[in-house]
Amino acid sequence: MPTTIRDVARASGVHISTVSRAFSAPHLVNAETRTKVLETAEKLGYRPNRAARALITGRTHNIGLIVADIANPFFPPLIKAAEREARLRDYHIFVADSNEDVAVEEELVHALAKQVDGILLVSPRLANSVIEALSREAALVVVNRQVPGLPSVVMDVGHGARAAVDHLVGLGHKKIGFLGGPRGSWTNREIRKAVTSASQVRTGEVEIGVLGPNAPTEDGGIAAAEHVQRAGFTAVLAYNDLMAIGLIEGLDRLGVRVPGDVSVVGIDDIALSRLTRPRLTTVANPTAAAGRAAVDMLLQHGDDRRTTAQVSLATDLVIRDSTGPGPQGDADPGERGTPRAEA
Amino acid sequence: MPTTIRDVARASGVHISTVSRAFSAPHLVNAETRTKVLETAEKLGYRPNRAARALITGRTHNIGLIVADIANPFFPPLIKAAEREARLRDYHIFVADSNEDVAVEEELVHALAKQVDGILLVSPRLANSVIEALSREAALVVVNRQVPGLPSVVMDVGHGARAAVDHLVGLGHKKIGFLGGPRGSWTNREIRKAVTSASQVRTGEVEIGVLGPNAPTEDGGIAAAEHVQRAGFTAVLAYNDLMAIGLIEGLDRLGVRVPGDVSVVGIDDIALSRLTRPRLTTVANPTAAAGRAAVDMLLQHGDDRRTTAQVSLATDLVIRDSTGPGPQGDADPGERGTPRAEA
DNA sequence: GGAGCGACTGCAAAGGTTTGCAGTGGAACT
DNA sequence: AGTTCCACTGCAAACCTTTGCAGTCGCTCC
Repeated sequence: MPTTIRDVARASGVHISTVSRAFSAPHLVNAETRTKVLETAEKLGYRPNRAARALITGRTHNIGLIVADIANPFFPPLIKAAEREARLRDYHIFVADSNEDVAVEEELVHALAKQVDGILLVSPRLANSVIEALSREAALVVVNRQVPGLPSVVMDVGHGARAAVDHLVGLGHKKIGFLGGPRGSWTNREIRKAVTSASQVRTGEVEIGVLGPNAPTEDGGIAAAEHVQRAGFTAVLAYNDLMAIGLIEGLDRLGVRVPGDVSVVGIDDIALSRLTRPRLTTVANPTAAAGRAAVDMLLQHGDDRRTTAQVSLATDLVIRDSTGPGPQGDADPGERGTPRAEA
Repeated sequence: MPTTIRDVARASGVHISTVSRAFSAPHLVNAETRTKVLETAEKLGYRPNRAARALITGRTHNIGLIVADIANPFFPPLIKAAEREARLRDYHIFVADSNEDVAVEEELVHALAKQVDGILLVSPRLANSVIEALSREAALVVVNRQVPGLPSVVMDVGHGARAAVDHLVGLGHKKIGFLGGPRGSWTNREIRKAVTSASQVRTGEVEIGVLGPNAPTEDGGIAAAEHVQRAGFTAVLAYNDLMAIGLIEGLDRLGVRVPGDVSVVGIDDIALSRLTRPRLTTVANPTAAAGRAAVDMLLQHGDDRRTTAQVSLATDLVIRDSTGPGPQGDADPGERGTPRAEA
């Protein structure tokens, strides 16, 4: 029923191989013949059958994209950017949701491997060794994590976290908490490393305490409010914006005001963080750029196989209303870091 | 390089057709033979090649899902639910983003048609006639819209909108505005119809004014604040939560307080609406259920072809903090409708 | 004891496309 | 004029599965 290459061939009086070449190897066919073929193809509404093409070429022109939770506001901008970038190159994207489950994550790679040219593993929680093993089954690009020997795209959260600490120290805070994320998160480790090794900490200028692990959700933030209060932090950097927002809510319930009593900084800059009250000071992650970059890497290293480049994208501190002067209340907020201003 | 059915056949000493049947028609092969085949298949890590299977059976076991904007918080829960439902039945989902562009929307259907068993068109903006034409190219299920002759899943926003009006009238509001969404939106028409034909309007008890069309975004809401103020509404129902949140922001900038001066009701109940201040009173749309139902319809009507059922899912008013007493200030908030309470 | 049946398995075609190879015709070169 | 080359096109195999048909074998039934 659907038009095939054969129909086009018959209708334009050439052999099917000529039709095939008119599409996939234009320089091998006479210009005149080619336009005629393309015209009839157009007229008949012919679209090449990708399954057949994949069968013989081994390339599906599909990409798999595996995330832990589509509904987590961190991911959609990344998915959107990746999809767009892929489609510009005539690729389509399978989106799969592991539902935060490591076993599902692994199974998804198996399931997708045969029908894609490569897979984008976003924020995977699997062990390095497992990921490495999986990479023999399908070309992988890891996003938001680094795995030895595999191409990856990460955002330099360490830098952003240090900028956040600079900002807080500049505001006069001396007792800062890091509200940690889930166990096994690469990002979480990076932030913690960056924060606990910040120069101000080493000089004893400020003290940093780590709380966690916590669920990387609003509820996780709410639940942590009590611990934050008890620990006596005057400023907190949260693993992500959702937790930061939850924390603000939780503190509010305890009668602690943000930024009056405690300053809160998030990470990610999800769309939401501009809409809450107070608007959230946060480390902006270039998720869209990461999505594009990941697709780029996957498709280019399809050719020269085994590119293991590790791309790191810059992050940026966005100062809004959830951070304010520390206990002394007289510090100059602009003295450190190179924060981005925002209207 | 990858293991094929042939490798399994050789390794287990049977013909390839037996291996094939061991997977796709178990009752046709001896139980003993079958387990042996499955075992060797497992050992060799064999996964059937979907492209080859699709080529001969004509079924790809893939589904296309086209939305206007993945990053719009309305969609991810729907996508997530659809993906899950699909995978439970061994289907995979192509997600595509039309970027609010009608032409892209149409092109995506063409592009996907050949490599999927059906397409979920979510909130399409295309003309009925075009959609109908497209349905000859691929099995379609329309979500969030009704198209004559096509299966669809909608949420009964009309009911929710009326409940919202009831709620507002119960609070003593007499001059209510509807902040309309984008031109061409089916949902928008439904809400407007429901609202302007509400019984209280017909009896002259309240007056309803329509503003719009507006961009269905936060900015659209912000921009509309001035018009709302000028029109003198004491309560506003917005096309969606994003606009409602924007409107609250815009009103705030004008010194108008919500819910003190003006009450605002959203539609959708996106995750965000629980996190803003004030928390948003809104019509909860069962987007996850809609995603599941749409996949259901698509896959079941794959068999008995041409089911054109139109499913309508119930909506629900969720009362939070963005609505309060009207000008008189003495009305009983609970007197009308059957709103859902929330902690 | 021969026919018939049932359970199982093998054979081979088919599905739409790509691609190495061979063939054609004409132009350029010797 | 004969050779070589080039641009183009046709031929047919191959990719991996599924599936209708036919074959084998051991039973049951009359």
